[in-house]
Amino acid sequence: MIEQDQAKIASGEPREQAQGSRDEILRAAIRLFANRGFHETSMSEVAREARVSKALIFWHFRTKEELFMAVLNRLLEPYFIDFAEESGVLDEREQILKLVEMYLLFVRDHANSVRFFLAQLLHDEHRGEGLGSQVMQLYEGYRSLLTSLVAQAQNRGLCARGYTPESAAAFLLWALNGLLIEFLFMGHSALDPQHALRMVREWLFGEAKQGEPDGGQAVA
Amino acid sequence: MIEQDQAKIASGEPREQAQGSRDEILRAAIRLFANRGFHETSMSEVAREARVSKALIFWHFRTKEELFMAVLNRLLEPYFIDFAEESGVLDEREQILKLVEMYLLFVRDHANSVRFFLAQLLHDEHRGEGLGSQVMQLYEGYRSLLTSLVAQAQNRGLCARGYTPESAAAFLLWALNGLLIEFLFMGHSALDPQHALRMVREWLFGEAKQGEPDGGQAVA
DNA sequence: CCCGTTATTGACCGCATGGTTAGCGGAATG
DNA sequence: CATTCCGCTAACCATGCGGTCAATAACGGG
Repeated sequence: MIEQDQAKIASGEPREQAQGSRDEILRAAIRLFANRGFHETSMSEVAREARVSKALIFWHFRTKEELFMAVLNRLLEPYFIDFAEESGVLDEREQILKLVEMYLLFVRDHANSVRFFLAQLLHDEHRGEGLGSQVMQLYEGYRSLLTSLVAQAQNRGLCARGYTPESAAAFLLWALNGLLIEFLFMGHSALDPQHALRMVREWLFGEAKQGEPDGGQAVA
Repeated sequence: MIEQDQAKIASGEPREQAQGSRDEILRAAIRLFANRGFHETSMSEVAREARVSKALIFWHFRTKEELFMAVLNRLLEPYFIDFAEESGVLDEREQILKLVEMYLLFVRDHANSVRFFLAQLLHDEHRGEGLGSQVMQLYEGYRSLLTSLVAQAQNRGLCARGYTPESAAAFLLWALNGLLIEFLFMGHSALDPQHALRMVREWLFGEAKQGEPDGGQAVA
């Protein structure tokens, strides 16, 4: 997004060789930033990890912050999942479950970046700015998608109407995020998506627990 | 917990004056650590914020880590809420709701410390050690309390038996933590405990939404 | 009033950090 | 073959860090 620095503007195309090292640096930086944070990672470390001289980093990126921004942008890429595809053939129930599963699988497979973003969002005054707004946008998109799916499902009688779609989606997101932080902090229960999905099915669609005779939501 | 340093051992009681400055330092450190993190906060900053010389800090606390630990211990104090009192007169249903409400109120009223702990737990290699184990212990205590309460409530027929107590408690905790991070990151919806409590009532105890004729968990 | 202990400070040290600079090898281009 | 500019590096620099130390102010007990 804020890529292409001095190389291009000086009328000369960057050679292939340069892109290689730039990439190496970025990857090293990602690795280090991701599990040590910004301030705890030194440029010398990045240089060592990328097997490159420190000066080269400053040739590619003017400052440490610029490198950091580049890392952020690259890390953010896989977050823009295109959900629309393959969702056409499923009914709302399946779509919701799929959406939930994607969330969980993503968290499980990108634990490091997620941890990184969380840390960043946490104690940075820059919230509402750059990174914060991007993540937030992503998050709100997910929420609204979920909300509308629940609304449709309710209209078709696929799921309980006890909650407004907004409440249901919010509740679902709480559960997902709670699961997320439990996973990040305790590694605990390894974030079994199947178990979580089963609970969602039970809760939202009232499906009885398998092997349990007691019908779902009986109340004394 | 690991208080009383060199002052005492040299046969002389610490004077009142010293406790004053020590406290000032601790408070400044809390403020800075809390919204800047450990590595990003320098001892000079702490000194300036506490209006005290840097050397004095090193007289009270041998190292930066020791100051940090002192901060942690002080921050952790309010976390040890004595829940036992006033829980005797309530039935399990009320106890569960009370527990949930306490969690939410605590998060709302100590947002800064919570944010601090979260950040600390996130990218610190010290997990499993000092801070991490303390917080985790607290967390597990809360979970087991919740679990046993749900079990009792189920035995007395106060709430649905669709889930095992463990699952129900876990799900509840997910929701709470999800609510927590939504609160921390988006400030969003200002963490209204009443709304959350209503959802818990509905979910766990099957209470119908007020003003809505549709009986709770109807499924098509 | 003096003395010992406590409380506090300014000046300082070694070190690692983010960042700079001068220059070098080598691929293009003429 | 000479020039030019890109990709890259070793050595360097200023700054700020965590931490130390010697000196001294303040207090309390004899």
